[in-house]
Amino acid sequence: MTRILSAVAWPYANGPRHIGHVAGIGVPSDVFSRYMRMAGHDVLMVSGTDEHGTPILVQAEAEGIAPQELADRYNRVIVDDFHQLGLTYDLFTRTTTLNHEAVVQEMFRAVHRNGYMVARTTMGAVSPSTGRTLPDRFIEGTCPLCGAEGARGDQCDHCGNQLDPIDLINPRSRINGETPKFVESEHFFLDLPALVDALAAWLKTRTNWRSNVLSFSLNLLDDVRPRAMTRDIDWGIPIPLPGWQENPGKRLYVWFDAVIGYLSASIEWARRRALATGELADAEEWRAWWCDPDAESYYFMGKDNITFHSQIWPAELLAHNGEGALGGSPGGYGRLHLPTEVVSSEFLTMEGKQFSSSRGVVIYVRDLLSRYQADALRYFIAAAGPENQDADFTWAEFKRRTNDELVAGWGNLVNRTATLIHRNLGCVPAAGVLTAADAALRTVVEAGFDEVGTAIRGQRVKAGVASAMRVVGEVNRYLAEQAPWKLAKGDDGDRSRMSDVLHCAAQAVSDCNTLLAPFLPHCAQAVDAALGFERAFGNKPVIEVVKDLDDSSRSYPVITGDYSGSPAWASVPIPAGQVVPAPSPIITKLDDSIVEEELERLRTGG
RNA sequence: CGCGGGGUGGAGCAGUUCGGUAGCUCGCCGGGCUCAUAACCCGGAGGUCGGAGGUUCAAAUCCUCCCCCCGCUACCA
Repeated sequence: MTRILSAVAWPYANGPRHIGHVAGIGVPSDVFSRYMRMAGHDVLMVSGTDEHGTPILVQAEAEGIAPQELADRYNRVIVDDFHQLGLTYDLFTRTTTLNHEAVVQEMFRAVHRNGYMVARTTMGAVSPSTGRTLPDRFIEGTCPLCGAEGARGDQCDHCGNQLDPIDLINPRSRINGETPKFVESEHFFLDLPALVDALAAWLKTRTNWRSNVLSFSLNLLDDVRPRAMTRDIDWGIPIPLPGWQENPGKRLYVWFDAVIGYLSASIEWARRRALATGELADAEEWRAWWCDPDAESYYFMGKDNITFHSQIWPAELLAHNGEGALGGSPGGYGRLHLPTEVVSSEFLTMEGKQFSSSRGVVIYVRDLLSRYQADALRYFIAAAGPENQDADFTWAEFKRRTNDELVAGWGNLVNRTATLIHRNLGCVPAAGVLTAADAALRTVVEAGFDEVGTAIRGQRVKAGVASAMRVVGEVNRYLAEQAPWKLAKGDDGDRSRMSDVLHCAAQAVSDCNTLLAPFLPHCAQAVDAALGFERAFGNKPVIEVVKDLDDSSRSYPVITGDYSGSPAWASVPIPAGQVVPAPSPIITKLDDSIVEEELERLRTGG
C-alpha cells in the first residue's frame, strides 16, 4: 500500500468548463485515482476552483457584480459538472476559503524567512481611466526588438524574446485600447536563480515522466530569473508582512496561491476529517501524503501549466523547505516533498479548431452531459483524448466511438450474456468443469488486470482502455465459438455444458466490468446489477454544502466521498445462484442524426 | 526567428529509446451466426510509414536538408 496524492489542476472559476478541461485533466486523473484505490493504495485526490486573479476581476466588473459573487456562481457550476462526470475527489474545494488563505500566507512567510522572496521596485503599467494595474499580458504594442505588431507585454510571439511592457512601442491596453501609464511599484520576487540548482538536481532524478514534459521542464532552467509573486490588485490573498498586509492594493499573484491549493486542500480535508471523527489527531493526517518520503504525488494539468508545476511549485516547496542555495530551514509544515510526477496532457480541439467561447467553438461539460451519458464522454476521452498529442473532438467520432465500440463491443456483450442466463437459467450457474477453451478465456481475462493496470500506472489511459476492450473482444469471440444458444436446444449433456459456458461468460463479464470500472464507473454499477448483484459497486462522489472551517457564516459546496469500498483490482469469483434479471441496454446507442443536430447547434450558438 | 508537439492503408491511433518481413480499434467488401442495442464471429481488399539524400546486409525506426499542420497570443486546459 502506497499513499498517493492525486493533485488535479484547479479550474479557473470565470465561466463554465468546456470538455477540453475534463479531457486533459479531469478524466485522466480520475481514471488514475480510481485504479489506484482499486489496486489497494491510499489515494488522496484534491482540487478546487481557482478564484483569484485579474481575469475574474475583469469579468466581474463587466457583469457589474462582486468578484466573489462571480466566483460563487461558477464554483457551483463546476462542482455540479465534475460531480456528474463522477470525478472522485476526496475534496474539491476552492481558493477563497480562510483555510487556503492561512496556508498560503504560512507558505509565503516560510519562503520569505528563508530568504527566497526578495523585494524589488519595478515599473508597472496602470490604466489611466480606472487606476488599476494592467498585467503584462493585457498590454500589447510593437516589439522593440523585431518591430512586429501585436507583441504582448511579457513576450513577443514573433521573435520569441521576453519583453518588459515598458519597452513596447505604442503600448495599449487590450481591455479598452487606452495607453497605459507606467509607475513605480514594489513587489516580491521568488528568487528562482537561488533555487535553480536544486530544481535541476531534482528534475534529473525524474526519469519516468512523459518526455515532452521533462524536456520542456529542463529547458526552462536555462533562463531563470526572479519572478514576481505579488501584484497591484485588490482581489486576492493579502501579503502577510507588516506594511503589506494592510495595503488593499497589494495581493499575492494568483499562481503563487493556486498551486498551494494542493497543500491547503489536503489540510482542509484532514481538518474536516477530524471534525467528523472527533479525533483531533486526524487533522494532521495530511502529513502522511506530504511529509512521508514513501508517499507519491501525481500532478495532472494541461501543457500550458507545465511551468507552474515543474518549476514554480517545486521552487516554492524547496524555498519553504530551505533547500536552495541560500539554505534555510523548513517552515511550519515540515519538509514537504516535491512532485513524484508531473503529468501533462496536450490540448483537445473541436471539429479541428481551438476551443473559443467567444466564437462559439465550444462544448460545455454540462451541455454535453445534459444530452449524453457521462460514461460515453469518459469513454471518448479515455480512448481518444489528448494524452500525448493534440486530439480532435468531433461529433461524428463521438458517435462512432460510442456506437461502434462502447455499445457494440461492451454494452452488447453484457446484454447478450445477461439475456442468455436470464432466459435459460434465471440465475448465475455454478462453475463446471473447465474445458481448454474456458481456461484459455480465464488466462486472457486475468492477464488483462496486469495489462490494464500497468498502462494506467504509466499514465497511458488510452492503452489501458484499448487493452480492456481487447479482452471484451475475446469474450465475444468465446461466446461465438461456444454458442450456448445452440447448446440450449440440445440434450441434457448440451444443457449442462451450456450452464458451464454461461458461468464462464458471467465470470468474464464481471471481470471485464472491473477492468473497465476506472473508465466507466456509472456503467460499472449498472453492469454489476445486470449480473444479479445487489450492492454498491464502488462509492460515488457526493456534493456536500459545508461551512468554512474558520468562518461559520460562510458556506460552500464541496465534492467529497468515502471511497474505501472500492472494488478490488482482481478477478473475484461470481457467486452462483444470484438472480439475473431481464436486461435492458446499459449504454444508449446514438442516432446518426445527433451529429447534424450538434453541428447545427454549434453553428447557431444554441 | 526561436521553443515544444505532430505528419504511418478511408478515419483515429500504436510502433521510432536498444534498426531486421507494418500492428490496433473502426470503416469497407465477402461469408457465417441468430443469444444480443441490425449487435456478434470468420475471411479479404487496402499503406512502403510527409519529401529528398545519406549510413547499413537491412530503416517508419539512425544522420542531413526540406515541406506541411498544431501549440507557445486571445474571455480558453
